Amino acid sequence: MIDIKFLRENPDAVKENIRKKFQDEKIELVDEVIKLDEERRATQQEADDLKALRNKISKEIGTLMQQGRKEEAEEKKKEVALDAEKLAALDEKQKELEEKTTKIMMVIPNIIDPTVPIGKDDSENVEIKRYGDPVVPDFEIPYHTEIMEKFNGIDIDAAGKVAGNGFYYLMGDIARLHSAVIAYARDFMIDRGFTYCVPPFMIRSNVVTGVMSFAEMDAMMYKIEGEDLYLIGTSEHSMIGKFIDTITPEEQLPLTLTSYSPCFRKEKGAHGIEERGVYRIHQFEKQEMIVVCKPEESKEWFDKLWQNTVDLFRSMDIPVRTIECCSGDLADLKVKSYDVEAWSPRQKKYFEVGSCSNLGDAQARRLKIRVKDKDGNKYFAHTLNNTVVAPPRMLIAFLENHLQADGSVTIPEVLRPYMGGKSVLE
RNA sequence: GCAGACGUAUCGAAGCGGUCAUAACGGGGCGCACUCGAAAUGCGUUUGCCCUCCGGGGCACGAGGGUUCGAAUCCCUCCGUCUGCGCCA
Repeated sequence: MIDIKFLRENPDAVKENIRKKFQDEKIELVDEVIKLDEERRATQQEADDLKALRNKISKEIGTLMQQGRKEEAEEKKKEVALDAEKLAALDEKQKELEEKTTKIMMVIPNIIDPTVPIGKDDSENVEIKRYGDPVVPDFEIPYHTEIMEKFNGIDIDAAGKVAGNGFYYLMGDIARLHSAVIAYARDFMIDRGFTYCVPPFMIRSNVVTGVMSFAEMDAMMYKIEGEDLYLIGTSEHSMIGKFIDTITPEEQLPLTLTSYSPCFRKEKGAHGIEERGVYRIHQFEKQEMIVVCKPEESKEWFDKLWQNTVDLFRSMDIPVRTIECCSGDLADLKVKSYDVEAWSPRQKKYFEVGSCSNLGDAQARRLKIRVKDKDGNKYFAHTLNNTVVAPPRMLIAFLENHLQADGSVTIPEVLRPYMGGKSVLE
């Protein structure tokens, strides 16, 4: 959500930004919202004037009543009554105009960073850099569920009976590996100065509507029957919700948090659950990081954030690359975004394991996350978020990259303390 | 989950239909004075949002509604906190 003042003063820049994102159908919204906003302000002025008058007369009535001049007070009451209907209509109109304006402002995309490559859709995303050699071994890499089954590490059939499609039982060493990755990722981020946090796994609807659109909510969120509660789709939701409607003293910034949570997603719509195994499921666990910082520091933090994920994967000897989302593929709230992709020697391509986003002040404006400087000036913070690791998906990369010709799986040094000292699964 | 009490500035708290919202009173913070310095003392200062013809105006007493000429104050719904009981890892 961009600043309406900015839009008022720079309509052409906003339109140009919309063009860069190939959303030309939204261009007319800019002029529309300017008009609505003008009307809104005029309406408020008129309503405020009437209220000022009413307040004045009410005070006079109070004085008259105290002096016992009842008849004069009754006369005054009639005066107020005259404008009551007009005032109610103005208030109603103002509310409507406000709602319309906000609705449009929600769909006008955030101003993208000048460095974002221009492109229509994900096919025009740009590879930034590769880390590690994408090795293709001279033996065949089976599908990840097959590797897991060799270790009696997964039972999808039973999960299907118990919970349906899109769930799994992880068992034994594979389950332990899953937990080890989470624990290791947690400590990895703590070592880098982030504050560990376990947030609520359910959130109220007002938080949900703050962090996503209705369409996104419908496609992702599970609702708890009979309660105003939703299962979180990512801990970013409850983590950023922590700061809704807050004013943080500037000296406390940056807020750097790393959170653990299970994530629940309906995965309704476009893709469904077509990917087999643990690639796309209704429930997974994730270690996440979020940062709330000063506007001038968000670019720097963006680079630090995705680098953390790259470093984490590299420390487990998994080749990765970074991909930059082009303008057309960038979600409307984002200024800039990189995906981190891990190498799949089976598919001989990279696949997404994490996503790092700089939201500028758009999310903060929407959620009223503000900062107060030493002189008492208030401004909107910048917010960023990034996946540290989501173990089910990372297990795919892990198993494929560490599978040996003899069917064993090596465990990188850094994970061994979390795996009871084991260096290999066999 | 049941019952009761409560929700007002940075904190504690008064106000219970108009004279009470830049909010009494007290504490804290900050500034100044006194002091070699500190403590103590004294003086001052300390909410946010919106509109503006920059004169000013409006809104907010947990949130949202209602009654009223007028609501922190009365009524309703919701949220939260505390206490007791119940239940539970």
